[in-house]
Amino acid sequence: MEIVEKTSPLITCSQKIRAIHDTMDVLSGKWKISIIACLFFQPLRYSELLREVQGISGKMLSRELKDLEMNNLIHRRVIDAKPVIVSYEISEYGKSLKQLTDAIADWGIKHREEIIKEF
Amino acid sequence: MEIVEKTSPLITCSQKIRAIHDTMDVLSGKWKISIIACLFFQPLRYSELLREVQGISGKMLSRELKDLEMNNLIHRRVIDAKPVIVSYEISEYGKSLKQLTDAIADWGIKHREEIIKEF
DNA sequence: AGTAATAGTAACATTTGGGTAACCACTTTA
DNA sequence: TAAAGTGGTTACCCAAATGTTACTATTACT
Repeated sequence: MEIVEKTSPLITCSQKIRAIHDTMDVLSGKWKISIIACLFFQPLRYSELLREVQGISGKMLSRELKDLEMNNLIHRRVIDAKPVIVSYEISEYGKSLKQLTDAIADWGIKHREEIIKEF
Repeated sequence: MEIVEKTSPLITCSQKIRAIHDTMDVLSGKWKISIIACLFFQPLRYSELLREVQGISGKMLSRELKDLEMNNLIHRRVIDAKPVIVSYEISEYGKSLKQLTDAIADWGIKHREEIIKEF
């Protein structure tokens, strides 16, 4: 028997699980969602991201940025100044992640309030 | 200079990143979000989850279920039949994750469509 | 009597994510 | 002239996450 959601649109449980895996494959790792969320505020340079996303190492930042760019979620803009400026910005496609990042952040905020309430 | 979101409610970039980390700490790992999403469809027994969440091992399932129960996101109900039936269901608090799981799944569905379109 | 299902647990192996530190080329500032 | 900032890359290593296999006790089915 297939387990189907009662609310529209109709989707089975396994379809939903597959969709979740699809998303989390693209956003895997400790940092990608934070980087995306950060770039929703404004475009940032490599060194600015390094400061803004507290705790991330240079290696991880450059790896995650490459990954996100490959998936067309962000855009790496090179500005020909001296020295060169590299600006990372959210792409049009990346903007489709707004709801997702907001939903995750909103829950985190409410969760922290719940935890504090308990003590 | 603090980077602040222009849309209300006002929140800084680092607050948002912290909130995302708070959420992902609770939902860490490869399987938790899928398990939660699955239990939104209906309560399921251990062995049913093992079948429904394709690919998960028994060890991981029992560990993730314990974790989710500790965080009060699901409830483990023991029904005194012979043999005993153990039913896992989403808790009231767990229901607050509905938007989040839907947002993740929705993006995964759209993303798959995008990828297919490209070829 | 033997097999299979339920609901797990324990021991061990393996993968891989992520951290650290060193290094590079180029440019500006002290 | 030397230090410091930008925008990275590379090699090395460890701990945590996950997988694999075997095993448990109980009950039901054939």
